[in-house]
Amino acid sequence: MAQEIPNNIFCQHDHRGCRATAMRGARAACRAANLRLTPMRARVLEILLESHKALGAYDILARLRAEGRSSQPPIVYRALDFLVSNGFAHRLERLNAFAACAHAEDRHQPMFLICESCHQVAEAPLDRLGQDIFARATKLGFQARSPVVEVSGLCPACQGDGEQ
Amino acid sequence: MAQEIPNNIFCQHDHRGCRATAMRGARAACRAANLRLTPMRARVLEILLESHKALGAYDILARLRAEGRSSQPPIVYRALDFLVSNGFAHRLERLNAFAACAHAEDRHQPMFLICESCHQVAEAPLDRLGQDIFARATKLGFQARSPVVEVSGLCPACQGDGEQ
DNA sequence: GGGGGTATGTTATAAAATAACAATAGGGGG
DNA sequence: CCCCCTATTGTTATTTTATAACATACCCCC
Repeated sequence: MAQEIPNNIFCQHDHRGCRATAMRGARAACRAANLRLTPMRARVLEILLESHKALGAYDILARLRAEGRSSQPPIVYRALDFLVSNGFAHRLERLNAFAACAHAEDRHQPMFLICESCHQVAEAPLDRLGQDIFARATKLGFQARSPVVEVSGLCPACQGDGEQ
Repeated sequence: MAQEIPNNIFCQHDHRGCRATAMRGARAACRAANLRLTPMRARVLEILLESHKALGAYDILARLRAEGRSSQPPIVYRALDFLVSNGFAHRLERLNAFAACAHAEDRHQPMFLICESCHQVAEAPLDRLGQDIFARATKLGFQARSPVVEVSGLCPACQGDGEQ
């Protein structure tokens, strides 16, 4: 069923398994690195994993509140800080929003494809492009640390729709 | 005096001339394209051109107010919208800030080098990297429209400073 | 079972952006 | 010249995103 486009969440896939794998991976990684995936942090990650859309911090906050946890912005931002700094989630700069990491298991530089129509976000490895960006920066005398690559456009499913 | 690193504003350069050229270019481009570079828009562009740092909308607002123009956020945002959509300025997504365009004369895809120490922002042409990003997106079935590439790091002058 | 570090809870506020509507300015056609 | 149309600027209020500062609770280790 899943199309043969690697690393692309736009295609049909077993999302339940996708979520479960990610959560298991995160738990394992935390155990290995002696990080504490507390209930709060785990819950925020689960919420991010529910879809491949990016969520604003206040969207997550609303979800937590709907679940009865009294919650305030700093709580969400702190959980997100944890998830982002340990590679379990990413911040999308163009959207001021966050998405679960699709490949937390390997250390990678991500590149994001953001569908302007359905708002899904796919993460692809930057690979050689990242090296090329570093090389270009170096040639300009700049010591690059962290590159952000975010591409807006239309995902496979939304192309041809009259831009709904 | 200016080093031989092309398209790089980090090196010493005649900034007065840099500014004047950019303003002249913008005026000419507006005349050619029948766009109105009104006093307000021109002033905002001048403010952006005063340095190669990115300015937040509210920094610009404060400048305008200091000059006696009564001004409110929408005025600044509208001027910035004009400048950005016509290629005279860019928005830096990572910084929620704006910088004058260094190469408004040619239509290009920009890449930004952001110094974490002195906060100067250099704009380099994305060139082939942009095409590579498009190609990668296409291979994943994604129809790319606008790529954002922003690299944080250290500019030539700030490397070796113990990170001040 | 007390102490120190980490995490969460709470209040308040800062920073960035936009909605909605009013007033005004410029520019072509009568 | 004047009127109308449109683009721009002005103003008020509000929304959205993010953080500062400090209190409380939790947990592991000794």
